[in-house]
Amino acid sequence: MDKAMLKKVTDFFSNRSTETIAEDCLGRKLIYDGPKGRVGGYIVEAEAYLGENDSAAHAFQGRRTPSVEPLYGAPGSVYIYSIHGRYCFDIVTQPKDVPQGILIRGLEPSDGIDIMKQNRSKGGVNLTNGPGKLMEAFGIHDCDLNLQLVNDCPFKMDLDHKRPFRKVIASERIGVNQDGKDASEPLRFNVAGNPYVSGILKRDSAPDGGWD
DNA sequence: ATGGTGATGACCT
DNA sequence: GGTCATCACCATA
Repeated sequence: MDKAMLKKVTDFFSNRSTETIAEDCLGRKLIYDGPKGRVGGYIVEAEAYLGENDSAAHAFQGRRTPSVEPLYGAPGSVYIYSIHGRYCFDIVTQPKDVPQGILIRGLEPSDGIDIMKQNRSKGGVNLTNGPGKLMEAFGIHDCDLNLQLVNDCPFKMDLDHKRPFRKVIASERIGVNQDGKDASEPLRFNVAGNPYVSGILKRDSAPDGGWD
């Protein structure tokens, strides 16, 4: 990766709050260049995890085990972890050794839709409307890309363009420990009315997906 | 032992 | 067809 791109990635994933970064990812294209070809889509849902002081974060109270180690890496690093036998995709935010990040939870497919259908043996919104689903659609079943930098590995994110949409909704994060002090913080962001937002009800999704 | 979940089948409209 | 409850998934600790 050339110097200019490294600066662009570093600037995008640090220099501002993780909440702001999570919200700024909405409407941007995320690509994965896998063995079967290029797959990807527009990010419609993302959550912020705020590190040592966030009771819902993997790095809460400075937890630092081998599996969480990628969170302590450079801004823009890939952090893949498994939960309930599924894989989830995070991008590290903030400077090295500040273990914050964002979880990508929903994508509207745009590239390699046939490949994703094949990987998922499903179609429609079920292709990518959840963190584990979108990783399966990408065909990823391991953590091999951990610690690599976005835009310098098979994961690419378009930092120059953003698809315009009408409205952001902020709400509680999904599935986090309800006993924690931060369980109810509004750190989940999604494109209002987009059908690929996880758990959205049909009656709440807009025909145009909430795009302008 | 325990999760930042997903598929399925029952029930409702 | 849509919504909800239930259960199984498997890596990590």
